[in-house]
Amino acid sequence: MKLEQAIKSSKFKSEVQKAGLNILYTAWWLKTIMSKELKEYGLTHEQYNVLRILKGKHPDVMCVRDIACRMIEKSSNVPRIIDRLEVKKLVKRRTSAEDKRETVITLTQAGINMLEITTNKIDGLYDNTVKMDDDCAHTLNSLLEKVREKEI
Amino acid sequence: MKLEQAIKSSKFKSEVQKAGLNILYTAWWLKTIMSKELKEYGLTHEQYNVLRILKGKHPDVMCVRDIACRMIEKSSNVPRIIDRLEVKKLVKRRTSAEDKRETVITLTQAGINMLEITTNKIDGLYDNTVKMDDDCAHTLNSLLEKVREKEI
DNA sequence: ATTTAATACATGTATATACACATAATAAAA
DNA sequence: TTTTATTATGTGTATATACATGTATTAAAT
Repeated sequence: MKLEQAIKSSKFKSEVQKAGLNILYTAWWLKTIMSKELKEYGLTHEQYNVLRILKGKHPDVMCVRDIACRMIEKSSNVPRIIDRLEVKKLVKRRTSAEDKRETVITLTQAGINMLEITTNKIDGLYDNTVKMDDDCAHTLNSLLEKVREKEI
Repeated sequence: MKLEQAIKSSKFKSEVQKAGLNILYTAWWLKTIMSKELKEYGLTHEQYNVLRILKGKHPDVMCVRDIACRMIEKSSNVPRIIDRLEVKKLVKRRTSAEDKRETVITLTQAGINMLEITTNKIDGLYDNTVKMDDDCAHTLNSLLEKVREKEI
């Protein structure tokens, strides 16, 4: 669906402001279809993100800060996302021996299994629904970096 | 900042999956800088979105459903966003005479004033921080629509 | 006309975002 | 070494997202 239909608006102050709305809408769209895939496994999009991050270092542990700085949304409250993953027994949490301020986290076997199943689901989603050739995707990546060029 | 630095990850399953993460990260980045501009006026990003939508029909009233279908994030809980705008006296709310199920909403003068100031702020943000030439923005818009091509 | 279905909105719950602040542990400074 | 500053995490609050359910009103069906 075109952006104009999606938000029922056709006049934009500029092509750049339209691009801003288009990025926000596409991100919402993407989160929605991903969450739908994850829902049957009782995972939220953010919990999945944390599991993915943990897998990157597995079987090593990661502290909360290391997870946080890898999150897509930097303002995520990682301790609380970990709380929910711990209840589901997908991760283990313990205080670090080297630095008692740190909490270190690892995937459990259940977490690894869950991640394998859900990752396949998400990969399938990209293959079927977010289909796009590599050239287009590459150009899109360059343009998104251009949007963020003037960093704060 | 490049995506790789932002999320401290350099290997992606495909250029398309990288684009997915890039869209999500750029949307978060955009929301963050916009929220910063709005904060000194006590407005959230979503409250601003509702005010903008109301302005589109002003001085006519709009019902909750009409606002909801114009929201960028379709799952927004519009009645509650209106609650907060009403407390700040930026909008007025009353039951429709034609259909008593409907609640109709309009901007107050304070709402109009607030919108003028904050819109200038956001326009300034686009001029200074999200600078991008129209050709690039146009290509970006086309590519984002391509991402969403296979609608659900 | 009465019943049934659909619609519009409000409300409730779980999770997340955004941000401030508290607490404990470590590092740095005097 | 004692004090001070910094760091890591946890906790609290307001708002938002995502979704389910309740209630009043209107429309449709019998």
